Amino acid sequence: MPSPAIKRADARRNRGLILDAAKTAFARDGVDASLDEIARSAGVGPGTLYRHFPTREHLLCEVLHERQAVLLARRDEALAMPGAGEALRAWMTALGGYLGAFNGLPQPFIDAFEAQTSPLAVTCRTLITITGEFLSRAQAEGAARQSVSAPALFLSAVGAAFVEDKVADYGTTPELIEEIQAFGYLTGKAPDPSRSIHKAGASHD
Amino acid sequence: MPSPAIKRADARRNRGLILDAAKTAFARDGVDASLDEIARSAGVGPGTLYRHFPTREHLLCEVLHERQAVLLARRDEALAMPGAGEALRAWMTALGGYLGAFNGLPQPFIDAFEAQTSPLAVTCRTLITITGEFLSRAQAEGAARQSVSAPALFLSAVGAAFVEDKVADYGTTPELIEEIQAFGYLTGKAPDPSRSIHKAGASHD
DNA sequence: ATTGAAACGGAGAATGTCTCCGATTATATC
DNA sequence: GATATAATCGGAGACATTCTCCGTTTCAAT
Repeated sequence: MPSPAIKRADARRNRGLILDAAKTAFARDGVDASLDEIARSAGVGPGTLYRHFPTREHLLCEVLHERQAVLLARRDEALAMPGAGEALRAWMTALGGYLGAFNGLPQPFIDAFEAQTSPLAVTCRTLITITGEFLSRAQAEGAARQSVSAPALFLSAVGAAFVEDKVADYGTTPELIEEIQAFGYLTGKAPDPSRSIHKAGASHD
Repeated sequence: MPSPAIKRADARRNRGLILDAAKTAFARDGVDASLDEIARSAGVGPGTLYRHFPTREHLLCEVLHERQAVLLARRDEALAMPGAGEALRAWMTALGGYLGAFNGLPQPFIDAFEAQTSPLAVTCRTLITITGEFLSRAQAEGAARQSVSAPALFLSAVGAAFVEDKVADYGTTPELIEEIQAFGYLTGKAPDPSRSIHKAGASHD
């Protein structure tokens, strides 16, 4: 089922070999791994690689597919959680894990959105949609702040993923970065304009 | 005194021409602008550029110097603020502005820390130190959460800068990203590690 | 004006992306 | 099994970019 539309066996085999090599190379060298090198280690010519995957993004997108299955499983786990805030946080953690799959992944991911031609763009939009679902639920429960939007939250996750590769060098941890995202670095409450509109929850200290 | 140690007039002049060209190129094409193209538009050969600035980071670092003056001025403004939380937030905003000076700046910046050879590394460490000063003050006042660390906060700012170029494409704003950083996306309070930690918790059987 | 050293600049090596097209090979058909 | 044909392969090579080497030029001290 990896490539249903491909007729010839050699093409299907080569496609698989390329994907395997790419998976290894991206994991080792990050998303900027040399494509010709990937072709070489897959035992095919560069032309074969580029026929199967016209751009680096196409290849990357395919390689990410199995990671997406994991991510969606984690989404389902999160959906089963009782608290919407807890669920949102679990989803954000899962999203961070996905975006940190390969070194440098946030860059092509964020570029994808601008260029609609990229196969990553649809994935990108899907993730924003899912994020929005968790966010809406959490906002309805009062567990998430009203002024937060799904795109902004997604971008925050991308930004966190961008730096999470390097936390060790800086003597900190991914957990702390995520905690800052979730709760902020300040202790006070945000000036929340939509707060007074919806609810009468003016119960603060 | 842009180049005090340089003896010959032509060398000093060329250095200035290269810096001007680089400033323009980085502003227009981002930090990945072609160095040979910068040399060309400065009217010098590639060899001349690389003699003055052995790596892209060296060139970038020099170009950033005038931006640093602006940043330090903003730090002083922030220092004059009455509230330490307010000051910290102002500093984080200023930091975001600095890191967003050129498209793609966060990448070399974050790479600099790993590789101690980069001239950006010292800038990087300086910024972490300054961030730490604002943070400590805010924590002493109770305006910032205790578990936040200076490196983590700096990395958060870098992550935010990474995505701030793209906020428009995603239909959101830099302000919202910064607000999420400051106050979090959740409404609740963070688990505070200063209290006794309950561990070995078997959540499900 | 002479001269030694500093600086210049461009050819080119190394690396990486991506394309073109003649050679190869799988598969349907007989 | 042999043949035909169309899909697929693969690598030479065009192009871009980084960075170096070294013969030539230019400055400035005398």
